[in-house]
Amino acid sequence: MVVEAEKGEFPESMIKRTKGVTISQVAEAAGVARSSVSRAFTRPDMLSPETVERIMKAAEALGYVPNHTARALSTGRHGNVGLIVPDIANPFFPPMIQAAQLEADRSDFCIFLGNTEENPKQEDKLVGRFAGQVEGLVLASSRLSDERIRAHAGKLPLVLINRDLDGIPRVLIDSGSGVREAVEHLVKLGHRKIAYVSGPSTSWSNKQRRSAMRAAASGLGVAVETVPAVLPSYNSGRNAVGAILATGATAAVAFDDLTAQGVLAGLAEKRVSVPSDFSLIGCDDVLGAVTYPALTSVSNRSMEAGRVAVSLLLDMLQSRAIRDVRYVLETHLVVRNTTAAAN
Amino acid sequence: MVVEAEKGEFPESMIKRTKGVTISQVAEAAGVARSSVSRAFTRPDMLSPETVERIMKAAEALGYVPNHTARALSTGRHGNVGLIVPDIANPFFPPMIQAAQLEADRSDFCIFLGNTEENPKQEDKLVGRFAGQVEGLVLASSRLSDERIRAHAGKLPLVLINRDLDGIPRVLIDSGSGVREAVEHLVKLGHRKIAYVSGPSTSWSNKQRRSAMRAAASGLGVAVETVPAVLPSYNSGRNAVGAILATGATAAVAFDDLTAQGVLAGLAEKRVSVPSDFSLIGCDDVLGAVTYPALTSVSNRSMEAGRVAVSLLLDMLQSRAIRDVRYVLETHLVVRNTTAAAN
DNA sequence: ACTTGACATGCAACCGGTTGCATGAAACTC
DNA sequence: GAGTTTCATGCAACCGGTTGCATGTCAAGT
Repeated sequence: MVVEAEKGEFPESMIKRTKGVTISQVAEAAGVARSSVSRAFTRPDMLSPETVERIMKAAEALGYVPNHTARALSTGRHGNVGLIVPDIANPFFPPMIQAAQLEADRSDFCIFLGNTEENPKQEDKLVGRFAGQVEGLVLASSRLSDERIRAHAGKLPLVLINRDLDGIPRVLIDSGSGVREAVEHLVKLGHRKIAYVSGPSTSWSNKQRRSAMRAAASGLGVAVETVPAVLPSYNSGRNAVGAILATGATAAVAFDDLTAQGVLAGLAEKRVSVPSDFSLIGCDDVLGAVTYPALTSVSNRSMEAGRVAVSLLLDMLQSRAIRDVRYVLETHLVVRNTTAAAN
Repeated sequence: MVVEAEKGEFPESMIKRTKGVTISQVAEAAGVARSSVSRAFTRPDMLSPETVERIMKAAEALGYVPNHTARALSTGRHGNVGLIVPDIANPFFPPMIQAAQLEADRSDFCIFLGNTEENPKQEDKLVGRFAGQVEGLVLASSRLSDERIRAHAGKLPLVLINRDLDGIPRVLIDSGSGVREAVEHLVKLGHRKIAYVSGPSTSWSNKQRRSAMRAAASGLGVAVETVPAVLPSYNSGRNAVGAILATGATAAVAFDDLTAQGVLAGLAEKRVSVPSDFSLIGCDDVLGAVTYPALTSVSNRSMEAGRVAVSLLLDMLQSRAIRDVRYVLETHLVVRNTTAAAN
């Protein structure tokens, strides 16, 4: 229920905000030209120390604060970068966002956050809306086509996370290494047929994980069956359980922890107990030990990815050059309690 | 490990972005004044339909896109709002952020996200940095003092979430109602002494929950002991377990689910089994059924809060007036498996 | 036919900074 | 002491839009 206490409109005067003190007022107060005030703030070394001090005192007294928008208009630099993620509610992203923000902050940049709801259309729209307000953009786990990404990269500095496009700076979390370890771990436990519960087909991570599965499995002489789950979510995982069991696999690796968690629930419903009857491994290790049994998973490096991506972007902005950087972060298997010997 | 493939600098020409087509170029192409181009985009009804069409065609041909910054400078409206949260990694917030974003999007507003790391200094700094780039701000679970909040509210339109300050529009998730139900539920199960594991002392929600606990308990004639946990996190909860048990309570209500999850882990370590030996209830219901045993919790309305807060803010921006709105969202107890009869 | 309006469009000032160039004074050279 | 360099500061144009007011045109009113 909702209680709304409406006490009526306030008089106009009450909402009058102190509308900005301008550079001109400071200039007049300090008895200098506007340009000197501007310089006092941006390149104080060009002015005599006494002048700078006088200006600063006047500015202080008037409560002057430089107008960001005006500055952006004349310099073309707004000190903002955008970060677009497919699903902020997916626990993979918040740490990344946090790290990105921290890194941006160190250089006095602000972050525009975009959430695409896993929808390429929405992503396109957001990029368009952000362009022109940000100096550069980080696209995390983009669901856009290569062409769209390249098109955008032509318009503003872009850094990708978990998307591997030549010529565009990118930070890749190589879950391949971790997935390989996962497969080896399962094989060592005696599993001969393993299911891979896949994620979004447009996801680079998904392609990567699936092919790492296949490669590792064929190297070890065991079989892999892919079961589609479309969206990385609890429900997708839960709905996939029927198909997983139908493959006859005794173990599964899921595209991510959320999916794995769903699978776990689905298995419990079907009275398949984990890990004694079935082994399960997640990816991204976002759930830590909170599932029951605690989920064996492939570690993620999402914080580091966020930090590095922003750092790369800021470098680009500073140097005004694109370096074809391909920054790879390796991952590892974290063994907990959802894997055991096959029976 | 990190692999960095540096392929060298690209030639300057390659990174030349198509620098904006301006209104002047469109004007020339269409054979009209700049002002007409401007009006074609902002108030087409002022122009003859043919002129509008001609301008639009020229704009299209040149790939003109209005410059957001310039527009913001002359109109004073930048179409951005800020949202500041204490901890984006706390699962309470992502759904709220998501909903806020969705609502902003409906009115073509962009969201600036700020993360304060639960640190009032950082929050102050962020507000300062955002002011001037956003038209208004939503402060969620602010850790600032009343004075600082009022000071900021004097400078730009502000909406609060989970903070109750007279005269400033606010959206409150009334966990009181849910906490009351929680206490009633525990008492009905025979518990006579209940611990409250508190959250941040500057948190409005914490004050509210604690006093709801006290009121409900004294109404029912049972005892409440408060155990401090300082930060709402897994570790805080885990570390609080000793103190909780020392109170002699047979049940506890934790400030939030994260804290509760930590308590759950701490209890397990001490071989206290839940719910047979001890009953536990969380708040915010962010973990759903993923803990083991599935956590009984007080529902949250964070999505709705995010949506409503932004909607309120946009209203303020449109009407240029402050209404003293106090929007209250009630909550309820969701019973799962961490509560049982006292023994 | 002459006034009156309504309407479409242009002109120019403005938003609040930044920056290349000009100027004038002080400091240096020989 | 005249000529040159250096340095601090001011002037004015510019960034790319928006908007109040003036102007000109054309149709309606009488």
